[in-house]
Amino acid sequence: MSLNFENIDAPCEDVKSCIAEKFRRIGLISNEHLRLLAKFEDNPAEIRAGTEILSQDNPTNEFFVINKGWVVSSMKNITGVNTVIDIHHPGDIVGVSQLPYESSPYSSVTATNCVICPFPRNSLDDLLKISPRLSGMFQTVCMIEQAILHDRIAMMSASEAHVRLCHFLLQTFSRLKFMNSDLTDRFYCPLNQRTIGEAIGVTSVHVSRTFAKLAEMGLIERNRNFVRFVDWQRAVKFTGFTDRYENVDVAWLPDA
Amino acid sequence: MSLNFENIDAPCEDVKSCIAEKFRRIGLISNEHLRLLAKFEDNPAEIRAGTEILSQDNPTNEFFVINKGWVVSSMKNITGVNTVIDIHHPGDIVGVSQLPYESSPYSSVTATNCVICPFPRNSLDDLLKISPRLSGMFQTVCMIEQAILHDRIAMMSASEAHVRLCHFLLQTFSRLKFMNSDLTDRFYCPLNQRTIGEAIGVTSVHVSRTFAKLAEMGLIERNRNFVRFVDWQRAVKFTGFTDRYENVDVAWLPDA
DNA sequence: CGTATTATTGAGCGGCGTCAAGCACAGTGG
DNA sequence: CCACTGTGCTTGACGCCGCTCAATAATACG
Repeated sequence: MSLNFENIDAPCEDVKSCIAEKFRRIGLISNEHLRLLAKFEDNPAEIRAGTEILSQDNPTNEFFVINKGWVVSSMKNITGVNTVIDIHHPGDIVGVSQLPYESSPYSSVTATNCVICPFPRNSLDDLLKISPRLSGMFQTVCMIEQAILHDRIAMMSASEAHVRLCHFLLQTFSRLKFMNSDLTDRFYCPLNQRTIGEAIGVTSVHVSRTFAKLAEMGLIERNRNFVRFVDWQRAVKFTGFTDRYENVDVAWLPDA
Repeated sequence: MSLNFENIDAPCEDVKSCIAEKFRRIGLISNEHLRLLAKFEDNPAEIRAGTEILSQDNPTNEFFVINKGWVVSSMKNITGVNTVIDIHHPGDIVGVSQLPYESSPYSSVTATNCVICPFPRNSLDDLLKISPRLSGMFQTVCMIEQAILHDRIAMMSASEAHVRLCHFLLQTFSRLKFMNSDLTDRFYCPLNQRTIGEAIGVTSVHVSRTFAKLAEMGLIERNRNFVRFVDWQRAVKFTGFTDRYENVDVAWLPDA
């Protein structure tokens, strides 16, 4: 199989602030607020793939906005099994759900070389103080995240491996596409099959078999770390996927 | 086996507002803010068990504070399988994660006779406008929810049925206990085994076997719908359970 | 080019689903 | 007081999806 994939892992274009860009794509936001959001990315740092930026059960006072690259958050359970909780892309904030806890419930590791922007806990209460609207938008972003978690739970509990994998790929792609409209039907997935397995709840061995099955079924094509959706609509119907970044309603937000 | 269980399904004591009580238990909050929160419960309504108060894929502009009883939220997937997304108790808000969407991603059904207090979407932006601190506390509650979802995903993907069930029981109990300090080691569980199965991702048949196994292992005792933890500490270690309502840190919140 | 990591493929097995029958209990009506 | 009915729980038989163990191939990297 010789597909012609160019590298389309384009990060958030060289805009100054990815988080501002993300908020802008979610709903109406003033230029002033965009400038305030951009401050979260005042201290960019280049980080190697495989670096742990948050450590499970260890205290932190730092959060991170991702500017470039992929970050994987996972929890190790009592039997030593790792589970991927979330995958973060440019514009995402890593560590938000750790906000009410002194120690992080999970670890976050860079899956690729990244540019990340650490900021202190206090900055978040600044955000709350700026305006009710911005505060509500922050809330909205968290609720979108939560809807995605709900979908994942529904998948985990009630589907076979090939449905889960396909859903995971759709999910991942649509998150990338939200920030990068250039994407059409294919993307670069830097995650290895062990990590994908930890995300969908199967072993790496079975991920391999399952990828083969999806290809056989004519839903995807693979080449190295590239994945292409052969028939997006069919895949969506097959898995019951809903894009939680679409049809976001921010009309309820306060005006200022 | 003849255990002597009295009915200890005490709801939020006849305090006017369960949600105010919940926030009070999470962190320092002024009396003025408590009064404002209490307004969410201005319109209590008695509802029969089995009533659908939110319907998947249907638009709503109403949210609900639970004053008494249990509410179960679940999603039906493409193959018709139902999955329990969340279980709500007195003081919880049903529908928060539906906030950014016109149509609800899930259905919510009363599992017992309930007292619930509907309120309109607008009330939530009022909450954001009252004060950054209150807004942050609301955020905190959502993040606790999120941490619990993370735990559930970790359980679903990487544990056998008996570990999942035990974890689910610990989880449920600790949520009840948070609002009802009288609870010691047992609680009334109004959910049938089909619903429990939908929550932990196994069939009702297997829930039955798994309950039997946990009893055999000496971790729990059962009598009708009552569950008693024989050895809480052992159960906690066995499942790696963390109580996300404990050690909540609200020090980062703005002062007002 | 040598070594480490990752992906593929096969064989065997076990946990859990499915199907189905039997039991316990509550509510209803005679 | 007892048949009738419905709902939920229990238990057995059997099969399949996905795990484990293990060997080999492919790829990345120094």
